[in-house]
Amino acid sequence: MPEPDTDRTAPSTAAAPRRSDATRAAILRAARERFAADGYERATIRAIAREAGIDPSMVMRYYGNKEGLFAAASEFDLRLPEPDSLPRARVGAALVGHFLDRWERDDVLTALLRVGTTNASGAERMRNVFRDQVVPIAAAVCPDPAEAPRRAALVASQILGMALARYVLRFPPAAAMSREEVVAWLAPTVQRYLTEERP
Amino acid sequence: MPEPDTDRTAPSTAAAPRRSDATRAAILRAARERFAADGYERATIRAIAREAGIDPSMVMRYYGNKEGLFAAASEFDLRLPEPDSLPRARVGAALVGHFLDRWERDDVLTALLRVGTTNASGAERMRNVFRDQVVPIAAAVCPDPAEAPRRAALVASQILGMALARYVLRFPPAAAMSREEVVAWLAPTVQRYLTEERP
DNA sequence: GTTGGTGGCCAACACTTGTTGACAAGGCTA
DNA sequence: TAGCCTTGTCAACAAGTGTTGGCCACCAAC
Repeated sequence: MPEPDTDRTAPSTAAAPRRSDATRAAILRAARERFAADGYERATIRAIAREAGIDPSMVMRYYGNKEGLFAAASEFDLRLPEPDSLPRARVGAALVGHFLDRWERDDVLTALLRVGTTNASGAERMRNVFRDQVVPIAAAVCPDPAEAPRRAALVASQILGMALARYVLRFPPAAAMSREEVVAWLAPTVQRYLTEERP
Repeated sequence: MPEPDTDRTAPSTAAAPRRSDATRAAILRAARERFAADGYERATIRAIAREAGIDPSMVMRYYGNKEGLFAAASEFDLRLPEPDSLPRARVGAALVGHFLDRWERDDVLTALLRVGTTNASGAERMRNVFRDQVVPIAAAVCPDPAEAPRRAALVASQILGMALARYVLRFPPAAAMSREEVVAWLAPTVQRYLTEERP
């Protein structure tokens, strides 16, 4: 039965390591790079396999199909700080800075954004990251927890929008701004979305 | 020579109308719809032709190739108000409201956003709209015209981000907000990006 | 009526895509 | 040594892509 191997994505789990773990990792790395650079449709399995230095059929064996590969490659942890650990009055600056770092160090965010705009399951993956990782932060910080989803959505809109303009569409002025400048402008906005009373 | 007909996109120009103008318009309408719904790669010429009720080869005759079709279909005017006509103190609310209207009434914006994230010429089209239509508004409103591009980029980041969360990724809280609510939250942000002294 | 251009369809092209199955080499255990 | 599972390659499939050229029907002018 040519069913894909189950959950051999994370070598950190208890199961014994296999000889193929290196190949699996190479596929994932290549997949993230291609998805981030080209989006879902133009990131072909053949191109990913070529970049990983193996045969395309290996991708199918280990991840079932292209959707499965994307699901594995787009697993993502924002690594947001513990809500209690950040000073209430400076959440805005802390979050903006953190997101900029994550965005510049990890291809997966760009991949998610590119794929999310064109592909249904990419968009769903994005919604899940938002629900599971962004909303809780808002809930811990904003005055009325019932409003957390809305405030989190506002924050996400500003941060995703800046990432879009800066890293994907590459509007020259957005790309040219320094990291500090971006933080200085966006932090008050995010701060307001999170902590200020309703307008 | 099978060169595509030149600039027969706008029947409003002085040239005499042709019998094929209706077909051309139908193609453009279908193209905008497919590009907006599916992005560049998945919006196939065959699907567009089917939706327009004609043969795929007609698309080639009138627009040369797929890129040419996209170029024609993504021509876009934001129809921003004259800078002088809006009260300096309420530019924020006026702009946010205007953009929400445009976004909900015209497929082209969604098409531009979807295609811009995956396709090089889509992104370039997007940068041009930004440069030619958004920056001038900022230049007319913000205190130091030399800062106009940066301030325009900030405004664009917030507005594009909200459009992304609301219309493309469909984060539930963003999609559920009323128009007035979005304006109430975003207007102060845009106002600050445009008129406030540097942070 | 004949000519010529215009609008349209049809069938095919060369190519790429995701995906599959057969098969060979290498190591593990019995 | 024999057998089995794993890792891997190769060649092919069916479907769908953008694109092309040939052909037919109409319409106007001569």
